[in-house]
Amino acid sequence: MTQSRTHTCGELRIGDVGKQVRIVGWMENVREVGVNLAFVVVRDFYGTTQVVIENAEMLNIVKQINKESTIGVEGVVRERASKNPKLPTGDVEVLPSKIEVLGRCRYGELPFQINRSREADEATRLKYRYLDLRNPAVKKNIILRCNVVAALRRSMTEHGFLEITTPILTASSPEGARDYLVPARNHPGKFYALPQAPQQFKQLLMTSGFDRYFQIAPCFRDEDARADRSPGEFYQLDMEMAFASQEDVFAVLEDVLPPIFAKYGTYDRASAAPFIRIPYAEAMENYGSDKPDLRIDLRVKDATDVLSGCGFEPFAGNCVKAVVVPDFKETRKFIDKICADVEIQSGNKAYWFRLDENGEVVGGISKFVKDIRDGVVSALGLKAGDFVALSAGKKTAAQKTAGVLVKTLGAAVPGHIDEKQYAFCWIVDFPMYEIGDESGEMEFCHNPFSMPSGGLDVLLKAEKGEIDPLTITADQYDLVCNGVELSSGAVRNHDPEIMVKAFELVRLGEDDVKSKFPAMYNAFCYGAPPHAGIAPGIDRMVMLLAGEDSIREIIPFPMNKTAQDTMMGAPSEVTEKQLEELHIAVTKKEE
RNA sequence: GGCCAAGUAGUUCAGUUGGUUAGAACGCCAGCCUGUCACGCUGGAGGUCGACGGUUCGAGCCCGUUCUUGGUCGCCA
Repeated sequence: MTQSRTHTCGELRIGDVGKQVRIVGWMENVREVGVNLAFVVVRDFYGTTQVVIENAEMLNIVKQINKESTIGVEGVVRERASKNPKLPTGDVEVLPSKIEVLGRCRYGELPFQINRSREADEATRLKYRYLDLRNPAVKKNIILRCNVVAALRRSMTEHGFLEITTPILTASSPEGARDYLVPARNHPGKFYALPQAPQQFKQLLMTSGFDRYFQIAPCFRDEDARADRSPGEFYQLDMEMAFASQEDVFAVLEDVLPPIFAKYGTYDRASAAPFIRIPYAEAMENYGSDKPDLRIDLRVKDATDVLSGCGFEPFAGNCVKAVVVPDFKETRKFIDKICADVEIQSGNKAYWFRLDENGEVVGGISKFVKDIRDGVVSALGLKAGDFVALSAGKKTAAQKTAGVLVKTLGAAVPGHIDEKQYAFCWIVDFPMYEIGDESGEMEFCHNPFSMPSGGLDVLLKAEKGEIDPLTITADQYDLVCNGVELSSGAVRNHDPEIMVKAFELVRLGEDDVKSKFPAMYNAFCYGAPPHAGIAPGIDRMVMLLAGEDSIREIIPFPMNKTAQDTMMGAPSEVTEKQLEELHIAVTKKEE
């Protein structure tokens, strides 16, 4: 018995008529249309081919096995009596002389119908992911992912980058997300950590003289999931360049990404270089977000001066932001739905009023706006028929809620989004420091690896009180596409002196730098090149390209929201012997 | 950890004001059908209405608790 084939299920054409062939695959469907006349659909990775059955012997073989069994079919290719123009193989069929059962499907009823698996409950799909993936509509996202990764590798290599793998078992890093820890058998009480990113290794490679590094890098973070954030693990196109500036990094990605997006994306339009640069503060002020969707034409306006004192309780003493939608024709029900959605997404309430066709203030909080109508109209530049959505709170909260309003209204109100494109932008000039919510003290805003803009001088001025440290920006940047944060990067702080100074401003010092990042600090003391890098998220990129809303659709074997793999049963209990070897005490739960 | 939503046949869903034996489509099984391709036609099997408790003469439906799943806020240097 041979398991191989002469042709795949996707390749037979009219020109193959008369050939003796063998095809193999899954028995997708059997259509019995008469006495001893049936059509069997055989599916493999490449497509489907019809097998026609015209005698009782062959029909018996087929009827004795369930759909989704694997079979091998030997026979002759024949032109179909009735062709199907919808199928690439629709002109031909195979008339079998032999049908072999290769792998029997033991179940007549499957957890879901393969070709409709996307409609099934997600928990069921994940438990039977190997069946879910048989669905060509599910499989195609994984194929897309492979193609995109291959294209990225090719392009990065062509740009002179070397792919270097870095350790998976490494040291726990004190900053950032929760680590996944791995107990060290030979070192009781000590742990490896899975890397949250190869950040320190790639910077060490720079100090070793590798000029351009990249890696399709697995990253592990023990944080809660979101629709666009897989729990546990994800992949980044991690890259770093020596003797490079922010613009050098931008130039590489502006060259690498648009062709790949145009080729593999759902839309064939992608921003051309250079991408628009938007300072962080400006993005928050005008888009209410540090990841604006530039396809939407709505903007945030400040309404604090005209509305905070209007007598509406939630506005009193607060920052008020407005999003104006001109020529608004939607219903009250529509508005209520928008406000409810925004509240769910942002955690803050949204308010509204509108100008009717005569320019009168009506609806929502109009009671409080009526008396100051003219001031509001001129401050926001309103016209009759305009709809005004509002948010209020502390500055950041009001901005963020307004940002959700922009996104929600842009998506829901016709004519405000030019959807079929990939609109990239760089968000630049992120603040270096912020006042921490919990501590109330100054902390690093993002990460301590970034170079403060202006270097040591700026830090010294802040230390002397000549400038407010909160106004210091970092040479740090995000790459954003269609409202999705694809990537964070920075020009790194490669100078031990500036590093120590940056730490001193948040009440830390040289000892802290040394103890937190010993390898990097030491390495930088031996002469480090100025360097910069970035790490676009592979999963999110593929998600954008596939036009999917859930990140799980583009991961071969995703975990569920609570970071469980129900198919493999992970996480799982282990034996007491294993735990003893790892020096982990077993505590029985008391009932 | 907080908030919101969902949980009814193998799957996707409907189920009216609380009232007889909980329905449909797809799938599954059987029969019929000689060119189907989402084949068609006839019939059939299939239900602890997530779980527990309560209200009631009576609960899929009302109330409480809880579990699971998804979304979201926190979190994600």
